[in-house]
Amino acid sequence: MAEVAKEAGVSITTVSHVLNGTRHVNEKTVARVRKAIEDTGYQPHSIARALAGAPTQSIGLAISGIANPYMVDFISAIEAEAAEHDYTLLLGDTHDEPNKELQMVQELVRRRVDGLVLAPSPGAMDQAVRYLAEQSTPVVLLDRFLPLDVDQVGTENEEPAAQLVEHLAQLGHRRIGLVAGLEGLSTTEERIAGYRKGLQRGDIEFDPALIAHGASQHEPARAATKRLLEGADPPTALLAANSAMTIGVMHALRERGLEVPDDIALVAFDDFEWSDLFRPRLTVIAQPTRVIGARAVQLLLARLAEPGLAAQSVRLKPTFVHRESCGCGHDAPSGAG
Amino acid sequence: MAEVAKEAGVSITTVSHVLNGTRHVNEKTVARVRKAIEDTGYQPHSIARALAGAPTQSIGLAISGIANPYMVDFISAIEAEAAEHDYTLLLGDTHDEPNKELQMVQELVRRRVDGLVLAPSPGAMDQAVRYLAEQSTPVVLLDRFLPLDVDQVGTENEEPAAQLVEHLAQLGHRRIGLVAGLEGLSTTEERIAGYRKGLQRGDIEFDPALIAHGASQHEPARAATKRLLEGADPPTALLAANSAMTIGVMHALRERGLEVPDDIALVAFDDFEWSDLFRPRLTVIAQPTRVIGARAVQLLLARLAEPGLAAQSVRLKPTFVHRESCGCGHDAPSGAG
DNA sequence: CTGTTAGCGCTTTCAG
DNA sequence: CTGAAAGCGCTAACAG
Repeated sequence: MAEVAKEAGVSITTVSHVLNGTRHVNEKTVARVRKAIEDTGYQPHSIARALAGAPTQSIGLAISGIANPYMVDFISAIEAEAAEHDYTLLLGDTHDEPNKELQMVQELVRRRVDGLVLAPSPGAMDQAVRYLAEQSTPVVLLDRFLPLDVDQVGTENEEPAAQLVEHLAQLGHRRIGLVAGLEGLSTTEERIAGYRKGLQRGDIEFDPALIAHGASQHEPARAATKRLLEGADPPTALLAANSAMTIGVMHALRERGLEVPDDIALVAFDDFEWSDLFRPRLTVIAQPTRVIGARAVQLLLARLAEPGLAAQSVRLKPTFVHRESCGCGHDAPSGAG
Repeated sequence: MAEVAKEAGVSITTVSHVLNGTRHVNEKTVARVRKAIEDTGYQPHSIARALAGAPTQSIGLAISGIANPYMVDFISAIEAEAAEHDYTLLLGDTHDEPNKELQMVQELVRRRVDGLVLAPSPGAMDQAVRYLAEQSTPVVLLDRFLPLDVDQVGTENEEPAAQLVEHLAQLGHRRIGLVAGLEGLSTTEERIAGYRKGLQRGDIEFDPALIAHGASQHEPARAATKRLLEGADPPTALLAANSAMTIGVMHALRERGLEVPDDIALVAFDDFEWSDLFRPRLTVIAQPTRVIGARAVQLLLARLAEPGLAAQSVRLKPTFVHRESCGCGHDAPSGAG
């Protein structure tokens, strides 16, 4: 930068100002400086810039189960939206453990991200989120909601889950099992609530024995499903509460030699790119994941631009994608509700 | 840090040294400093540290198609291995475009990552990789290989692809189509070479009309497959050269009303987590993706620790996973080769 | 074994 | 419209 200044015959102050548009500079001077920047091949030093107090133009993304199919779309959408606005992404996996999450978030804050997008673990409220509040680091919550005055984006859970269950009930199922997610997650609780609501609408009594705890993950869901199937009076239909668990459920079903939908019906939360193509074709609730991800960074950037903004809680509507795993029997048009 | 120094009654130099273990410090002093660090709740300022010349403890990951199922495992494995060694990940999508990639890489270098893992696009050699060489920023290439003296990790492609085709030939297929990846990628070229080798072994003449160009992506693969199927004397068996394209191929097959393996056989490069569970059960070559990702950061860290190391080119062996989409007809044990 | 001090490359008052 | 200079919080000679 000193080099540029010398080359252009100005002070580094002026170079800084033309670089950042921080104050008015004479047109000709600007031109000279720009040329000098070209000629010297100057590259701004983001570290120094950050140390001197400028924003880092980076945002942190702390999320659990990076490899989970249902998180991947978020990451991708968030990266795209961030890149669009010239922000760089720092990525970390929280593994949905409050301590790891806190460490991750602290690390991100130490690295002076301008703000971060967080899929809060159960317990985040007392750890990571509290910490962020203390640091007054802007954050937007992704996927899971917290009863806080903080920006948050996710999907609706209760009513869609209810619809899934209601559909099953209408098909005559009375024993409908739920493979539920990690306890303490708003998504988990809301989907359970939706499950119960759907039961009610179908005039089915709630049986706690029909809820299996799949911890939002593949392997626990497999084990939980097996237990469910081994019970007395096992379910004739299943709702898997997210995509990772759907894989686990299918696994358990296969081990028991059960075919979908002939032997057991299956519906799920979260869609797969390939759901249309492979059998059984899953009837699911599809989240607008890319929109949610994009929206998260938009909220964050809005807050960075104007810190005083009122916190927003955004619920996006998912889509009921009716396919064949519910066992409808009729040729359900794909993509229809 | 000044606060810690005062609290402990030492200079900030000493604080720095106990923090980094950069030189010997009296045991008692160390204890006092540590206590002061506790008491003050001191958090190291990584930006300042970096500006003063210390490494940033961060690595950049520049990769294409973040949402692609076959890249996700890499990201996840790399994040895990990086976190394991207390490195933070900066993530960016190159979209397999040399210019975007160069920009991405420059950005990462400006942010002073200690090194980076790059899945080089076609053209990377003349842009991003050349740039990195000029900056002498350590890099390890992931997935795709380049004829350069640089660390690189990926899988074997030629022989496995040949095996897939050979298997098809043994089943009696004479018209075997290939949905090939993005041109200019080593993986693409090697898999094409393997395809031809497999043809030879099956004593089948190579017909260029049977190669469709799927650009390594879902949608182009779909279109390419459709063209392939519409040709005169269409293929009776298909090899999809990566997982994203497998989805595209399935899509095209579905549009034509073709069932796998009854109407057409299908084998593919890359496995899916759910391949065992959904029909058709895909016969594939499964890469050890997590190992590859972990290995990439290990190579990088080794080089950071000892810059003089000779560059390594590591080829990991994939697994032939024999399932049903090849149309074998016999009950192939899953996971067997 | 410990402290003093000169930067790292930038932003931003303050002064002109 | 422009410049001088004081940091930002740390690391690493250099000096003792």
